[in-house]
Amino acid sequence: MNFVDRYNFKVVEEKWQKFWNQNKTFSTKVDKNKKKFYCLEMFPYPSGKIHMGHVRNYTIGDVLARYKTLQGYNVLHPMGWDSFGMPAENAARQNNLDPKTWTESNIKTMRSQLKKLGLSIDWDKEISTCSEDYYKHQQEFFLDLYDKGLVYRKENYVNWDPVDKTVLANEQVVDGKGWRSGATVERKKLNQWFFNISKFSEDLLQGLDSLENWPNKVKVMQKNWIGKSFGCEVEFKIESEKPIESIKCYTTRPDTLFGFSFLALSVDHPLAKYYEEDKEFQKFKEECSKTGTTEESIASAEKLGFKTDMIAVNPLDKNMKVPVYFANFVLMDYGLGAVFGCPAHDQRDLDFAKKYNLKITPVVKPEKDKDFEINNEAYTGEGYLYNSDFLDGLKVPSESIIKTIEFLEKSNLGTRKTNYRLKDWGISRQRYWGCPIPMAYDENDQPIKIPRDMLPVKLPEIEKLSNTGNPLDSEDNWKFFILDGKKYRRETDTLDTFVDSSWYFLRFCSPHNLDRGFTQEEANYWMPVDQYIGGVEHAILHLLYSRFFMQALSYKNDDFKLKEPFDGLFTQGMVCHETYKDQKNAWLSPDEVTSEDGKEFYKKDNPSEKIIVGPTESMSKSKKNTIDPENIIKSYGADSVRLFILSDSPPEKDVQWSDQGMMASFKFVQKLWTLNSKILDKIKNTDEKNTGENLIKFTNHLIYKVTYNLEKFNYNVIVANLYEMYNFLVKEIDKPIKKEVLIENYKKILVLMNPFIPHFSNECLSSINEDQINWPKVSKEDLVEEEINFVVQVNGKKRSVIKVKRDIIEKDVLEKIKLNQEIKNFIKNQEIKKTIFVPNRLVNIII
RNA sequence: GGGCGAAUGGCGGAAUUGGUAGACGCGCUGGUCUUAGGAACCAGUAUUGAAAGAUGUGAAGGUUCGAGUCCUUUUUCGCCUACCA
Repeated sequence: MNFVDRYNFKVVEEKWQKFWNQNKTFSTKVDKNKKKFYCLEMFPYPSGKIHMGHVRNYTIGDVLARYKTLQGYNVLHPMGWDSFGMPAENAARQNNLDPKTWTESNIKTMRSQLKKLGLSIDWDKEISTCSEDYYKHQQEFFLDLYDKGLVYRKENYVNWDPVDKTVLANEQVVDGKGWRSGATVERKKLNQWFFNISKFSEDLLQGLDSLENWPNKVKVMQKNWIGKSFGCEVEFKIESEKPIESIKCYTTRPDTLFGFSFLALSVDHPLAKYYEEDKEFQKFKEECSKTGTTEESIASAEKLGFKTDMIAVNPLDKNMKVPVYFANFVLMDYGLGAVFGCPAHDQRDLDFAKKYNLKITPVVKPEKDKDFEINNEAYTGEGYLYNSDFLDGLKVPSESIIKTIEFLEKSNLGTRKTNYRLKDWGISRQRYWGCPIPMAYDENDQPIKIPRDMLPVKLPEIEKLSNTGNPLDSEDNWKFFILDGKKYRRETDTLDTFVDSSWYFLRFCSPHNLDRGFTQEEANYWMPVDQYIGGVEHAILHLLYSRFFMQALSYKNDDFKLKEPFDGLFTQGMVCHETYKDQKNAWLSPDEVTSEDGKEFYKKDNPSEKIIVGPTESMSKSKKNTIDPENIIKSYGADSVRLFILSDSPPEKDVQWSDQGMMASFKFVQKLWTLNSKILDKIKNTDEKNTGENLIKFTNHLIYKVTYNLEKFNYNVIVANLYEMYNFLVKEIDKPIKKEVLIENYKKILVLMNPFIPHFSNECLSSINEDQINWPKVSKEDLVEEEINFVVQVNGKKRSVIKVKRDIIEKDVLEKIKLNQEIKNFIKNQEIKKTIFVPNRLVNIII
């Protein structure tokens, strides 16, 4: 290979990026004559530099955006920054600077890194959630929601993260720990603002059914999170010396009421107030709070109870009286914080009953006429009621539950109830670097809205962030203000940053609009997002909040009726790498290790020290198994990186970073360039006539395959298709081909490559003077091969492949086979019992 | 405990949706060449067998002319979720 022939990706990629930038190639606006396509990847948090996860996410999205553009769609493909949040605040404290400065500098770095990837982004639409132009509108939406009664304030127990010193929503507590800090979450009573997301529980659940282009996995996760159940609230009369008349329980199994053997309350139940003086109860309550939150401790936690003086009466049988306990397994968060215990048909109740020697009465048996008893396992299956007085014989669960509820309702002993696990969304955060909540309090501590003409409520500039508590709380100049002669105190909490990301996709429709967050015209044109692409880690949090936000904006609003923000969702896998540790058990980055054979690894700066190679895990700073995209792009070029990140695994699965794989993609682009030179030579020098059938057929088939695989997100298969294309073309180019045929088909092939390696493709296209490019169409006629490979099976096993004319009929195939020695050997002289003929595919001969 | 998904060569993974299993890439083996490079090119590479052939998609059954693909049972792994009444 001649040195001059080498593909200089650096020059070419810079050239095209400059071209796209100067020509605003990817800038879009509403055009009602064109079909729109809104392609959106989850916008990044500006943490410092981009990582391989970003490269994968944005490459997947970019391939789609470029493909849709080539198909003639009006494509909206924007980028922005989820730029409020804790890390900025922490970094600011550490380095003694302003969160804004830190954030903006990160954005600058990451923007330039993303641009080097050659993404087809309309950079004129760039937004940043920490800018006043953005959060002004957010404050307005907050007031809109407040006016619709979807925002309220209440004091209750909250999940308190002692490290981040802030409140967390239920969804943000993972295994009892803060989702970001990892600190064990404490319980604390605080006054908080809430979005009434639970009002939309049913709509959010129902809406899932309409999302056909979402992964089922994500829909199931949201469904479980919303946690709908159908049951009954039952009222139990209480006999006690205390002034307690009755206790209500929520149950999904009222049909097992005759198996009632105790009633259990959460230690946080309102009635606990009557026992708070009791030393024994205090001890018990403390014991409960000690129960760990790890998987094992929950699974193995012993059922504990505190027996009260209360006696509960079974509403179905006044003579059935059972003790009332406080129990450690009853949660105040779910239902009514009280459960009726039926040990025979609930494992927890059985464990509890055994421990405290309570009565165990089975009321469901699997078979009507057989005896049944309960030992160590509760029976939760289907069957028939017995030991249940007038309910005996009812089929469980189909008719037993509804019949029991009907009876309870008729007798005023209970009411049917649909229950949801989804709780309202607590949105107050005791942080500085977030969107100020546009509320204030008067001298009587009554909340008032900040008048809309005073928006945005801007964050004050703070020279030095305090180390404890909420920084805004100590900013007296900002905190207090006078309005109409009255003194007010501002709300000093800021909004959960998940609010910022709950409507940014709407802002992209009208990024520069001043008076509202978006215009009806633009939102109605662009929304919903046709394809949303991001990590599955947002399956519940971000995606549920965004769906809620759309519901909330549509609620009591005649102008805006969109309910689902994301029509299609694609969740991509993570980028993984081997992990390395030295002899002292310290993590090492891939840069710090070296290997001759790929099996034994040694430390670079100490070649005698052997490295322990650990399992392949998703890239993370803490394990040091990261690869810096910037270095990789510098060494190999954006096209090669894009190609590699798509090549080794299906996009929805994890992909393993491999240096050899990266190298292979790099070499492939180089080889394509060499091929390109050959083709250009051929175009100049060829004068063959009427040849090129092979190329036409091949290209046509390639268009079919690449298009099909693009629609199905099989990007890794397309990379393989492109390798096949190279292997074919590199041989074919030595044969005679008519000039026009070569140009026309090569052009189509270059367009097929365009979404994947756009710089290379554009460079080659311009060298054959093509700048107006469209996605090529498949010619259905040419897909049909005249001569096909036809499989001959004997007793279902492939024995031979013969070449036949297309649409050959069975009789002719059988004629041919008679002459085929291979097949004759298998059939010998045996009688053919039957033949199965699949047109244009195979024949199966049964002997 | 509950839910979802996966299992195919040494590795990552294909398979027109019930019809030629292993495309394509990595790795490996042999060879060619020389401007010794991050080379390039050619041939080979599921197992077994000298060959014909036989076997082969986690395991065991089943449906079918035909199963990686559908059904039943089972094992292992991954992810999510959890005292949810």
